[in-house]
Amino acid sequence: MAKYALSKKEKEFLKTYDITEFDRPSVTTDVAAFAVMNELSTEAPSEKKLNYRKDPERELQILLVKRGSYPFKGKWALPGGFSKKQESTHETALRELEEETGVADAYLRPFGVFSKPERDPRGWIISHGYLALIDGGKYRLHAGADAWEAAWFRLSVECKEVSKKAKHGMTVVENLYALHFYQAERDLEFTAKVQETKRFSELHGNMTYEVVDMGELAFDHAEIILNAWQSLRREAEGSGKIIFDLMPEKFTLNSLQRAFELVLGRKLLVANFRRKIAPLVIETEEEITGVGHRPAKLYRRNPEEFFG
Amino acid sequence: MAKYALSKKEKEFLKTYDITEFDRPSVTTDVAAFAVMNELSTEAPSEKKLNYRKDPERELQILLVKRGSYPFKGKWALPGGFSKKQESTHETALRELEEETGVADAYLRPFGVFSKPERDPRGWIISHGYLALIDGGKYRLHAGADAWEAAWFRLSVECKEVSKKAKHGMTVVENLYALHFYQAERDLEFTAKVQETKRFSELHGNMTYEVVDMGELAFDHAEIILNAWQSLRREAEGSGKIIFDLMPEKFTLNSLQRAFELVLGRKLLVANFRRKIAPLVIETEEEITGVGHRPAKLYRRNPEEFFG
DNA sequence: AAAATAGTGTCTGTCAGACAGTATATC
DNA sequence: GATATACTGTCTGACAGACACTATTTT
Repeated sequence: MAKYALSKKEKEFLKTYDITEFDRPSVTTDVAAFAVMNELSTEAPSEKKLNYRKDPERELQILLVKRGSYPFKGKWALPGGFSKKQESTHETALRELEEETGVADAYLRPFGVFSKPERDPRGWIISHGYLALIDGGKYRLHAGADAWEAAWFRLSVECKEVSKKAKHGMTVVENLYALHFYQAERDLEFTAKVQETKRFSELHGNMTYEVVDMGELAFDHAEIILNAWQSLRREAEGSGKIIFDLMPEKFTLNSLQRAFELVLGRKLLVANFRRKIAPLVIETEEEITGVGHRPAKLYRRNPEEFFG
Repeated sequence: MAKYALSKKEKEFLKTYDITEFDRPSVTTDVAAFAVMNELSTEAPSEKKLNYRKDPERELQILLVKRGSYPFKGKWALPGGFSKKQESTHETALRELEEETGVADAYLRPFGVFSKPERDPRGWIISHGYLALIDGGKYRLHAGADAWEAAWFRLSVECKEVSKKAKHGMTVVENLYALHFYQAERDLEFTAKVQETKRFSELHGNMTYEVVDMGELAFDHAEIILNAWQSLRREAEGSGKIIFDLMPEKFTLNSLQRAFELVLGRKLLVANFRRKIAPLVIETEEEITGVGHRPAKLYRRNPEEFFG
């Protein structure tokens, strides 16, 4: 902060100031860590041989932690925890993510604050949502202590409009989002549902969310995950720079395109995609090897364009 | 939240759970309320007559409150205050804004969390920044109680790059933002300075802010205001829908364009602007009157396009 | 040769920027 | 008529979507 010398009066004031006389919430950080990873094939290994040419399918995954204590013991939650004195919420997010995954240099960005009074049965707890984008090839999950387990879940999201009403110049649109989670090793699958309500008049609009079905998730984490996912997609629709953080240092344009397609939820045309991201990447001399087809050149980010 | 019935065990757990045994911060909300208003002319009234044809100039203004108590007594701060139990941070922002200005239906959106440990001399206080866009013709400042005064300040922002270094594949760019504040009735003028540091390597980038000169502002509010302003501008560069919240229900396209220009900090070409925003507005039958030139049609928002 | 991915050239329609020009109020 | 704003038509170049086409590797 700035060079601000406190005056005598201010120092006196602060001596007698007792911050604990006001109501205070607890403050947590929840990290929605996304990665794009090879599909954990459910096919028999024999079939693999048939498809030796085919590149593996990818899927969008999110990191969840099984709660080892009450409340919601046994349910799955976003990694996160209470903020400590002397750390910013950003630092809390970094610390929590590193504790769970060992990933220390992920791209982290805040996407929302969750402060509904009744969101946590333990009391008044405000959560700060952070988005983390992780290179799927690099992550390692820490060996689980007994108290908790962490696992990557495939996430796919469906949205359908359930109603649209207009009266007195006020329009209300309700969308129902179904979040499908699938964890391959445990063959664990569940769905959570969140309703999004958009209200708008001639002058103003707002959106609210309500968890309709928690699935196997704890707290209001279905709502938080949906917000994280929407935030990720919005960013990807824009410049798309955020997607690069899901990639390793060097990557093929095809793998980058697939990451885009997974997040955007639609196919892109090869030529157009390459034109669009061309200024953001630099070709290297290297190529991938050992694939059953023409090898692709490896590219890396173009830092100038990225941050200029 | 969802229909989640707590189990017996969970109820038992919660009975013995004491949330106060952990460190907790205080939580505040700070509202950066912007409006576009007619310039409070410093010219003599006689000059006005000469320019009877000219439309009044507009300026971008921000609402500040003079602190009536320590710390930073007498300094200017964003309206805001502590969150209460049983309200979300959004509700806190709404409440605080209404208390200061009487504006109850402003467009409010969160733009950041400020949680550096040393940001408030009173202790560990986390602030949630909310952007409020206010129709400049409608606001009323509540008559100031003795304890505080609220006033609109013209805000203009300058940015200059002060350094750019690259070494070990790490580039550091430093920008210095000067925030100029001017309050017409009091003829009060000051400047605050905030340094933005962008660091980026091949793989990741991040930005940090530091208040270099507080001017007459309290706390880290120079940093918060800069973030609010950047957030507003980013939104305006995008769809631009946010700008409509600075306008009354009916407006001329020219006044809308001026609001855009003020926020974007550059002139726009009339024909192009009209084409761009055409789908967002609906022409009404009304025209403005009493101007020294051809009257303009009044337009209103097109709700379908806005929120569809 | 077959399979699969890698990568390019070009047409088309849309849209933003630039600018010239016309229209209509008040004084 | 002078002044100031209101509003429109059209050229241009950039770019996104669509699609056809060529290239290169492994088995």
